[in-house]
Amino acid sequence: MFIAFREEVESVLADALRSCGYPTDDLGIERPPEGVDAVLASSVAYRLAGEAGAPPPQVAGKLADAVDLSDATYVGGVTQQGAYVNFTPGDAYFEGALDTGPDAGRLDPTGDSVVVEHTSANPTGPVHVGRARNPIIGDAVANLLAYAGNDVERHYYVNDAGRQMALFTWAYEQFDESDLPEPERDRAEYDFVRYYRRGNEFLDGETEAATPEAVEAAEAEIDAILQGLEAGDEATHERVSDTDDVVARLQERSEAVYEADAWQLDLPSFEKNLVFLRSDGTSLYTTRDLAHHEWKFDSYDRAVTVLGEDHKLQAGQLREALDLLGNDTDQLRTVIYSYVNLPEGKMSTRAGTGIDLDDLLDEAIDRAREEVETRLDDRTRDELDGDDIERIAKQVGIGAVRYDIVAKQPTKAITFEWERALDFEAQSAPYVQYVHARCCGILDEAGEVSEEATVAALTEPEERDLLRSIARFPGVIDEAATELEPHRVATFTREFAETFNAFYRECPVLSAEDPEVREARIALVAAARHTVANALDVLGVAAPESM
RNA sequence: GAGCCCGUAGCUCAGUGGACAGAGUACUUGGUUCCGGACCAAGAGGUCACGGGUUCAAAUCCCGUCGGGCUCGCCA
Repeated sequence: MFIAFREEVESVLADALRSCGYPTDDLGIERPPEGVDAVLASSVAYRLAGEAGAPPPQVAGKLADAVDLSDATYVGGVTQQGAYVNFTPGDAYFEGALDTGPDAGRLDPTGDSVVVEHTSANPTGPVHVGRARNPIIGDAVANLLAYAGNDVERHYYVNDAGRQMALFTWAYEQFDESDLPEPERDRAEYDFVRYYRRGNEFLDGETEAATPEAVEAAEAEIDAILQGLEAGDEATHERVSDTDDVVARLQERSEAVYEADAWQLDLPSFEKNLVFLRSDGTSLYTTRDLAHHEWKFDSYDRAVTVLGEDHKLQAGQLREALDLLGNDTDQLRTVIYSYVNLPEGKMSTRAGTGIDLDDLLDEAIDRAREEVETRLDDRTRDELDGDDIERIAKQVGIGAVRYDIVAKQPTKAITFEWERALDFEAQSAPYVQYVHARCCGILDEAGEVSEEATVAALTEPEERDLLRSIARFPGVIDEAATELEPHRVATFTREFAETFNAFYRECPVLSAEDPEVREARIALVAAARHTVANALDVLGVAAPESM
C-alpha cells in the first residue's frame, strides 16, 4: 500500500509543480515526524522560495491547492502545514492495510536473479562471536532481497585451497592427537581447530620442538602441500577453473607488471601492487575469486557479498581488477561489517580467545528456558509440556542473539556483552515475538476472520496508527533492500510492537461490544500478525505462536 | 606513517540535509477483578567528540584536530 501511495504522491506532486511552472527534478518527499497526520510530506517549498519570490509557507499553500487528487486511489487528502505539503491517506489505503495477508511485505517480482555470498571461510575451526555477524547479516540480506521480489540464491563458499588449509593439512599429519587438548565439542571443526592452533604455535616458535631448522622444514612442506592443492584445485572446482584464463587476460593488460618473478597488477586506485600469480606459478585467493565473480556475473543479474571489514581492501582491489577485465562492476555490491569485540579484548580463532557462537547460543537457550519456566505460573492460557518449553527456549534464545546482532548497523563496531545480548525485555527479539504470540492467542479464541470486516468500524486513533504501521511495511522492505540494510527492518519491528501494544491496551478485541467493531478488530489483529511474522522472518527470527 | 570506518543521554543503540534529536536500559513514581504483565504510563537525563566552513536549513555535507577500530603479505 505504501509503495502505491508513494508513487501517487510523486505523480500528483510533479503535476502540481508543472502546473505552477516549477522544476520537478527534486520532489523533496520525506516521512513526517511523529504526531503529524500524514504518511508522506514534501519540503520542496523551501527550495522554490527563491525562484517563486515568496516565503516557503506561501509556496506550500499554492502547491497544496494545485494538487489534483481526482484520479488518486490511496491518497485521501493534501494539506499545507508551515512550509510542508502533507499527504494523508484515504479509505482505500486503510482497507488495503486491513487486507494484509500471509504475503505481507512481499513486493512484486523484479525478474532479477541475485546471488548472496556470505560466511565464506576456511574450515579451520568453529565460528566465534567475532565472525557471527557474517552468517546472521548474510542470511537477513538474502531474505530481504527475496522479499523485495528477487530470485535469490545463497552461497557459502568453502575455500579449501589456500595456505591456511595447507598449514592445517601439515599440522594434521604432524601432531599426534594424544598431545592435543580434548575438543570442546563433539564436532569436526572443534576436532580440527586443535591441530590448526598447535600448527600456528609451532610456526611461531612457541613450542620446544620448534627450532629454526624445524620451522623452516615445516614451511617447505606446507609449500609442497600448497602446490598439491593447487594442482587438485582445477579438477575439483569447476567454477574457479577459469583461473588460468583470468591470469592470461590479466597478463595482457598494460597494468600488469612482472616483478621479482611474480605477476602483479598496478591498480591505479591502490598504492600496493596486487600479486595475481606467485613466483612458483600458483594462484592466490584473489585470482581465484576473480574467476569466481566472473562466473557469478555470467550466471546472475546481481551479486552481493557479505565481508568483514578486514577484507575491505581486498574487496576494493577485486572490484577494480574485475573492471579491468571488462566486467560491469555495478552488478556487485559488498556489505561490510565491523568485528565484534569482547570487553577484555579481541577474538581470534587462531589464538583460541573469544566466545564460540555455539557456546553463546547454548547459553541463550538455557537462559530462555529458565525464563519460560519462571513464567509458567503466570500463564492464563494453554498448558505447556516439555517439548513446548524446549521449542520456545530455542526460538527465544536464538532469536535474541540473532536480533541483537542484526538490529545494529553493520559498519559500527560492537562490544559484545552477555547481559545485553540475552536481555529478554524491551528492544529485543522476545519483545517482538511476544506481540506475535499475543496476536495468535487472540486469533485462536476469535475463530474465523470475517471477510466482511471494514475499516469504517475502526475509528480509534490506536486502530488507525496500527493500520498505518501495517501499510508501511512494504515500504520498509523496499528501502532496506535497496540499501542492503536489514537493521531497518529490526527498527520497524520495534516501532511496530509499540504501536500494537498501544492498540492492545486501548482497544479490547474479543470483548468489543459492537459486533462490527469486534469483527474489524479481529481482522486488524490478523493483519498485524502477518506483518510481524514476516518482518521477523526477514530477520531470521522465529515467530512463536505461544511463549 | 598512509588509506578506509566509527564517535549521538551514565550504558546499548536508532536517526545521515528539513517540522521540537528519539528508543531501550539503569534511576524515581504509578498501573493488572478485564483478549497473555516477556506489558504499559509519567518524571528526570544531550556542548549530537572538538574547532572551522557550505546552506534558507547541518547530528547528517566539506576541511582540520582529538579518540577508537580495520587494513597496508607471493595469507585468506
